Amino acid sequence: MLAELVGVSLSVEIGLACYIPIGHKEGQNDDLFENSQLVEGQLDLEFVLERLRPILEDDSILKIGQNMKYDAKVLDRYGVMITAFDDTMLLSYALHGGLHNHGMDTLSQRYLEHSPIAIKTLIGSGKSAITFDKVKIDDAVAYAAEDADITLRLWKIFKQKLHLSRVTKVYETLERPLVSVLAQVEKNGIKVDRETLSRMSNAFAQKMASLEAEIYEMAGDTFNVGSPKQLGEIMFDKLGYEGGKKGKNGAYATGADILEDLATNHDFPKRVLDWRQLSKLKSTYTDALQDHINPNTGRVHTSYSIAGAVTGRLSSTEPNLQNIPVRTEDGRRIREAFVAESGNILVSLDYSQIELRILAHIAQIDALQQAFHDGLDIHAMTASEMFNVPLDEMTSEIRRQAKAINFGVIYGISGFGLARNLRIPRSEAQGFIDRYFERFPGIKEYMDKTVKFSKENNYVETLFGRVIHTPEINAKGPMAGFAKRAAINAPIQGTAADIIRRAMIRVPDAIKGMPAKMLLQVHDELLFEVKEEDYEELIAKVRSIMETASLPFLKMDIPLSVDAGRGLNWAEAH
DNA sequence: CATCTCACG
DNA sequence: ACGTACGTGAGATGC
Repeated sequence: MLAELVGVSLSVEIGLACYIPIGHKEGQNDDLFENSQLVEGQLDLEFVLERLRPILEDDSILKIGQNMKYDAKVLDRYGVMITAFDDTMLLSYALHGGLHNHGMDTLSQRYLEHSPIAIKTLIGSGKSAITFDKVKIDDAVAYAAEDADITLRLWKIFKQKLHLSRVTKVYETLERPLVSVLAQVEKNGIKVDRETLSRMSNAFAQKMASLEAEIYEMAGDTFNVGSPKQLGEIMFDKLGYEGGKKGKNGAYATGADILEDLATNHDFPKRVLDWRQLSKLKSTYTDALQDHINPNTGRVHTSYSIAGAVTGRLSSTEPNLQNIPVRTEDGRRIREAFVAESGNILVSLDYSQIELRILAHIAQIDALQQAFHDGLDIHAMTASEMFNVPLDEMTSEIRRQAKAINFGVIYGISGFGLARNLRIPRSEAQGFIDRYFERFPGIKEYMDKTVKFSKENNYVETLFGRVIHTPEINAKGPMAGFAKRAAINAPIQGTAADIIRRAMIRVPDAIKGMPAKMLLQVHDELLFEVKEEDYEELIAKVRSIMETASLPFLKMDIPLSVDAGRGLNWAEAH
């Protein structure tokens, strides 16, 4: 959203590539003055754009790039709309889902056995790093032309592989069409009110200061509350709390679960927990978010990574807008700073229990499917089945335990994990799991079948055919359990990711002509901004798209259900 | 730069 | 006997 075009590299033939320098500068900048000027001998920006435009905008000419969303966004700011493209990053992701890195350097080493010139050698790193416009043109030529050459070479390899593969449809209907959709979402951004964040920041700082005073008083000493090392020494050495456990590097563990256990007998860890929560909210959200408000738009523009998560989910960076607090009251209030433009409101639509619905579909669990058809409270239903409690006698405690089991099942349940989550003895947790599998034998069959498939094929797949490789599945030793659970979880989480991708791809057409913008995706939620008077129409249209998003490729046995909310800010809309 | 911690689905 | 719930990103600490 802020980058300026410095140059363009192109290749139409392997081993032959060029670089067009446009915006290279020389001279030093200081804090107050822009003293640098354009280097001589470059081509004029307008001249280059107007000669490239007929190619970039011609949908009968295929353009190839690595991470085309980036190029599309930059070119869009110069009024050029790129069409008809392939993306080597997304080809790699479709072909080799489950692997962790689809960056160009990794791909070049993996498939071309060639280490490209590292960007670090041109711009340095850390605080002293320079921007690319200050790189000498000769160095830029070598780096950028190589970049174009490698991309073309990778494309030839991947395109061939894709035609021989089973993931052509995934690439063409789930990955590539998302590029322009997400580019638009990122460009839209969301309005964030700096004053609201600033006020909250000050309030958090005050509360933290008073907690610190209490903490020092109780400890009989001052120390850095934010240092787990120092905190552990205070609690377990100075104050003499029982049960301090040191990790491999000799430091006491002081995570929230440990502090919560200690808090039953002591006030000190309670104060530390409160301080930690405020510290997190302040540093990560109310302070850091302000630095991400774009000076030109007054909005925050996240960047989505299409090929970042192994399961097919998106991830969100700079800033991460997929982990804005919601679970605690103090945290949730941060969403009040995410506001609608005047005359508009925010609309949130989210899938209800999508992963459990997918599990019920994949594993063919009649009781679960019936419950979703009937619109029942699925956790209460599970609890009723497992503990033989009628629905009208259900207690929140029994329901809570059943809910934890339902989540556990999606994660590839283990006695240890469930015990830790519910804070019950492991034997009791194992008893719950045994009873659950007895009542829903289809779930156990699904899990065993999935692990077996993964071991035989070294991959698992989503209902859309997204392939998620599982290279660790046949490893022996302590990692075996991780790989099994990941293999069980991947088709469920991945199918949910596929479904919302399908929905997002259909949104632009559905809201065409409406005064509405898609602003955010948070895994099972889409957030929109729309003129006040049109919100009902928007909800109807988007809900319909989301609920039918699996069609025509996938006919679900159970309905997908979408909840909607609206308000002047994200806290109200959610 | 690794580690710990914690925010989300 | 050991050590684990699945998937992410970011800030602070401390080497």
